Amino acid sequence: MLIKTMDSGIEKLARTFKVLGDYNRLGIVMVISRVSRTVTDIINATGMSQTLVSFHLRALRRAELVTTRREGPFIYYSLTNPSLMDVIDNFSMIINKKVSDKKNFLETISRG
Amino acid sequence: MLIKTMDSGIEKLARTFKVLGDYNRLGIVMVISRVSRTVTDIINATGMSQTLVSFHLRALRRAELVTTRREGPFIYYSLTNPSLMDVIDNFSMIINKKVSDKKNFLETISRG
DNA sequence: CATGCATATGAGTGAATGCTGATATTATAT
DNA sequence: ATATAATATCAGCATTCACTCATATGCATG
Repeated sequence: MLIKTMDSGIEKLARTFKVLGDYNRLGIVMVISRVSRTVTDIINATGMSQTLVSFHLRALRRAELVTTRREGPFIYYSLTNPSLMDVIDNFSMIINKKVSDKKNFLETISRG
Repeated sequence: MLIKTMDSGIEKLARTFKVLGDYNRLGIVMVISRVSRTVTDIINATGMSQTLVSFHLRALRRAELVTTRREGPFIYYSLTNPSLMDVIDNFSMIINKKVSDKKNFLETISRG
């Protein structure tokens, strides 16, 4: 086991990855990435049950990845740091690199 | 079809986050990020047991985040896509508001 | 061959996680 | 005060996960 006494920030990074490492939570993050949305919005956008959405929102709140703003009976969720979506996009580009990408294609044919 | 493609990309992205969402595995990724290393190297660098390192390496292999090269009795592990470390660094900068956690980590474990 | 080193695998276990159904809370309107 | 809509929380369950111990495999050398 690694030394955990020192908070090197890696723990927090790992916790963040763990929170994002769920299909439903990642979907919620994407839904609220551009504009803040109410819980009902998220329910409709994802098709998840109200309880399940609330369950995952709590996890995202605890990880401080999202923040809330109350407006009457509605609670709007948004990314705590909007830049988060940028780095997630970067990640997606690296992980899901498509074979049909021009760059990839050129690399492939240049290898014979 | 476009939506389905995007969805499968999210699944893979979520799986990748999940694999990286473990402190020990993230540590291993950082250890091999610059140069390929043998299992023994990783054991010494992290202080984890041989079995635990092998256990996590299997998870990283299954996620295709790392690849192996055999050299006699040694097996060298390296990142399948070296760019992965760049995006992890980006992530770290956004999540923790400081730079070069990897540097701190490597310094920390080398003092062990 | 046998021995030793490097690494992987399998079974088992306790803990964490994702999910659900029921219930509670909060806000608005009648 | 009652009703209703929006959202959160709790308790329980099934599954996954991280971990360890023991054992197996592969590779080199005597």
